Amino acid sequence: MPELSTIFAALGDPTRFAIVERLIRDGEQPAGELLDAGPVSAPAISRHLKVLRKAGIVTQRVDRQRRIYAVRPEAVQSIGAWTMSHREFWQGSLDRLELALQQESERK
Amino acid sequence: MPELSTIFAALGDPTRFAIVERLIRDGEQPAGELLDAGPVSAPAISRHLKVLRKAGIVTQRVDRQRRIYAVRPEAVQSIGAWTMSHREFWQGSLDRLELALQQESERK
DNA sequence: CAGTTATTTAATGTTTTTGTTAATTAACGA
DNA sequence: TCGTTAATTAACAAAAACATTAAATAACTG
Repeated sequence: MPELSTIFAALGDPTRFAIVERLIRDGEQPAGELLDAGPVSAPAISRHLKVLRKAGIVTQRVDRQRRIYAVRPEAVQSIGAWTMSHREFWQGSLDRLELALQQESERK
Repeated sequence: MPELSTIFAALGDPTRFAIVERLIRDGEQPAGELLDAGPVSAPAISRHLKVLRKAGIVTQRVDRQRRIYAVRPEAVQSIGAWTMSHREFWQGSLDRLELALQQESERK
């Protein structure tokens, strides 16, 4: 599995992020169906898919003339694992913020 | 709060990712202390911090001559929220994988 | 086989990103 | 005030990212 920063870099492009969201929401799809994921040409989509594949975010499956792409659950899970590994950091801070806001409202 | 793909793009650079991990692990730090987060010069670090600030990932606080940086918990949390919003997708798939592996081992 | 469909690769140009050194800004301390 | 410390901005160069059109590849279909 590639480095996390490689995964983040791949998702950092708006078109690629849109592709990934569509594949998660609607399930696997051929490259051609992903053309409306951004205002770009077919070759552009093709290369975005290549970046996503290199980052380990999507898989490619061949079906007749079509290449069908799907998101690898492990990729999304690895992002989740990272945020969870820092859970105490952000959760703790947000809890304190929530508490502060609550106390403030009680003073009114 | 900036777009998620902006946050991902910011974390997509290895040096910036290292900076963020250090700030989460060790807490807020002045720019100068972050020099060993990557094999780069002080101006380079300064500009990486600017990118992180624009993406809403870090805050800057002034203390005497120093600029002290810290990670915004909300930024990490927003990534966590995204992965959680797709939890059924990756968790379901991984559960099925786990089950399949388990059944396979039982057949042996 | 010829034509169509689906997708990728090639060639090319533009824009963005990233890094460096040098200069600037600003605050501290003897 | 002068020199030091801390960090940023300026100027510039190199590399990477991203887009397009044209060409290539490959499999289906009449």
